[in-house]
Amino acid sequence: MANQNIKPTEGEMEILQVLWQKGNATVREVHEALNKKDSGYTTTLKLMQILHEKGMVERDTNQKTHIYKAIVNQDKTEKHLVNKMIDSVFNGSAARLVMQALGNHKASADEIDEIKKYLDSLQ
Amino acid sequence: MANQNIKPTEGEMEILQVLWQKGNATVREVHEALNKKDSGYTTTLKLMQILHEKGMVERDTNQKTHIYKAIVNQDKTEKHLVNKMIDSVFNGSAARLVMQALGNHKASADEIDEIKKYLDSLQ
DNA sequence: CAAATTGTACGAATTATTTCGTAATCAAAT
DNA sequence: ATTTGATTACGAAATAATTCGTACAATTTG
Repeated sequence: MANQNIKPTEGEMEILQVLWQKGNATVREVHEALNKKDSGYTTTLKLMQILHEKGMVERDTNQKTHIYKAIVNQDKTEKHLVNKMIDSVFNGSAARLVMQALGNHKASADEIDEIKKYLDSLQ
Repeated sequence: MANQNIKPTEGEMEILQVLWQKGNATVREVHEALNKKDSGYTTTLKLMQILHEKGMVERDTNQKTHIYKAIVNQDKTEKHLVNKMIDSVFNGSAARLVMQALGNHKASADEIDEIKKYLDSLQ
């Protein structure tokens, strides 16, 4: 199994995001999905090439236009980043993060119900 | 009001963390609280000086040993970082972040109760 | 086929971040 | 008062991350 480097930078993360959502994508598709006004096509390309170097994405180079695909696991990557934040920002308290996230982004009633159900399932 | 720069780096965040917890602290106190094996005292010092330059901490230089204190708001800073993560990692869904955080760090039963209470108070 | 368009490769410049060496300063101890 | 130890200041090196210019290759269009 490839070297599952699990430390994407913020820019890399945005790209992975798109790839996870789309499954497969060309550089142009990703670039347009990101809709970055402040950086050009080659910047996106370079980042995707770096992701490839780091073994976080694979690509099909059979055609001229390469098709990229994430190979790092979305769940693992998310867990890793969340853990890092819990440690470095919330002193190890998942609960603090959760409350900050909720007080914050004003989750909808539906979302809140969903979370409650989830909490019940944990106990 | 000072220029509330609200974009601490990861290293800066660790220091703010300690300052928020302690209220006031010297460089040495912070450095020891962090217990970094891989970087020296002057690195911590430098980061704290940068935090000062950026207007995120203030310091009392009356004594030889300076006393530092965070002046950025903990809640605001946390909210900012959480928001960033919700956007860049969870596609705008606070609920996804919450579940990832809980499935993850195995919050204690007490923590879960606390979160439930909090959720009730939101509705 | 020639020109225009679209894509990737590559290297380099830029910027941000982290780290540390060293000098200067101050305080305490002898 | 001299030495010793601890501290801050400063600058520079090392590393990481982002951005882009330009060259080259392939494809499409006229």
